[in-house]
Amino acid sequence: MFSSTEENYLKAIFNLSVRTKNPVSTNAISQRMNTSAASVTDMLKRLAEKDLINYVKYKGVTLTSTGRKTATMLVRKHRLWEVFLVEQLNFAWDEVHEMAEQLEHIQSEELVNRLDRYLGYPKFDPHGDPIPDANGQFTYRQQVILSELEVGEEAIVVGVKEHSPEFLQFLDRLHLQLGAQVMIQEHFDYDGTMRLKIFPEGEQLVSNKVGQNIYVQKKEK
Amino acid sequence: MFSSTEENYLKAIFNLSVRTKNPVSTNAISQRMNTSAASVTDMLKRLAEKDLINYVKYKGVTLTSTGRKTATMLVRKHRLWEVFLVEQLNFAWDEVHEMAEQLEHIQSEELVNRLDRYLGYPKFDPHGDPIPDANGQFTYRQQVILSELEVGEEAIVVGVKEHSPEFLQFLDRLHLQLGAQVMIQEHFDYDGTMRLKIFPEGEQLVSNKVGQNIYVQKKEK
DNA sequence: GGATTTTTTTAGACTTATCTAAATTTTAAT
DNA sequence: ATTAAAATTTAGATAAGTCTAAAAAAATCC
Ligand SMILES: [Mn+2]
Ligand SMILES: [Mn+2]
Ligand SMILES: [Mn+2]
Ligand SMILES: [Mn+2]
Repeated sequence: MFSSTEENYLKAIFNLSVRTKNPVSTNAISQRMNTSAASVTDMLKRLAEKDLINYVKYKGVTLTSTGRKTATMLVRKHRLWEVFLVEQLNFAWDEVHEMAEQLEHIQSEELVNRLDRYLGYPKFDPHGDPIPDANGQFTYRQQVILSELEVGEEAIVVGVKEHSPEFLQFLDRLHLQLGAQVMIQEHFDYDGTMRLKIFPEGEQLVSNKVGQNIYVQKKEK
Repeated sequence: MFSSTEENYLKAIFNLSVRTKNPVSTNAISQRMNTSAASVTDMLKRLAEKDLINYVKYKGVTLTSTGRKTATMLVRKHRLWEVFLVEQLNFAWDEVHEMAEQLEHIQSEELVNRLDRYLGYPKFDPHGDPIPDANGQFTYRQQVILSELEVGEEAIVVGVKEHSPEFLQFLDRLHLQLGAQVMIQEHFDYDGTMRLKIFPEGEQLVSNKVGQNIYVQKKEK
């Protein structure tokens, strides 16, 4: 239906507009995709021609419903393949993104739906990101940034904001994988460093930068 | 490393030269790939430039060792993915080829090797075609064309020569899937039609065309 | 509000992969 | 050994996707 290149642009626009629904700028796409702004402008014209985006010269773009649907299905495929790679083929969570970038372009709705069933209809991928279902519905979850917790609060690690292998490997070292139970023991105002208890046993100093990139779910008290 | 297009040409050349080791003609590739002979000539020059084929103007091409290695790994990926789709995702053997055509271009040696292990190192794909191992070694098998059997001989269906969905679905109807045990009951010289016993119970008339496209392994008597 | 900086678009060029039509080479036939 | 037919290559075009440099529009700054 659409080329891999077109799909990648749609996905970039989707991810750039997923929280704010403001129009996405040419430069934002250009940076995200490591392509020149000129190339982006070219592509935006073509995507608009195909009714995948609403494009107003100099004003940025928004996805049409077709465009959003296509991007959502791409995200679905990407995340389901990541689950497959981690759960079935035992890859580590920092190794799967590049492969999923390729696998997400495999065209077969039947394939992705069967994969979904095979995996037991997972709701979240190995990085804690929600997997849209066959109708494009995301599962929402009550979550906050680890850094925002108060001293004494307990929580469970449910996701990451950064996806770089370096960050993920660092989290492995800190034993802060998904599912880890933590309690804030101390909060240093100097630079935002936190002292964490990691259950059942373990304690770590965690920098503000790390704390800012982890999503947690607060534990009921 | 190489584009999907380049890989598809290498695979076509490989398949066209796998039995005869004669050079492959421009026209043969052109027909196999549904592209004009002019386009093929263009690509052959580029593949020769990259040392993937030996190309002599007007004389056809052969694969270099790099070219053959690349093509073999493509065949490996294609067939392993077909096994995955059939054995794990329960697709029928006539449904998987197009998906495998896409999946074979996913680039990750680690992925294909893990898939191989995950599937239990299968030696043959759902159509009975041999799957090269990580070193590119194919498993050979004693096999003959069904039509060549004599009356009274028993055999097991182990592969197909044709891969079209129509043919494969027809074989399903005839209960002539892989593993089926057959015995030749009668051979009509008029047009080569055969009367088969299909164990444990069942009997079918099978046209010469069908018989020519089925590989069987003779049973020891 | 006019000048300056930033953002975006346009112009022109390049690469890959494809096509049709024409020219050339090889093969087959008389 | 010519000649006709078939196969192959060359020439010239086109579309997708990319780039750099220059022009135009929008945003920012006294
Ligand atoms: Mn990813
Ligand atoms: Mn992910
Ligand atoms: Mn196949
Ligand atoms: Mn096959």
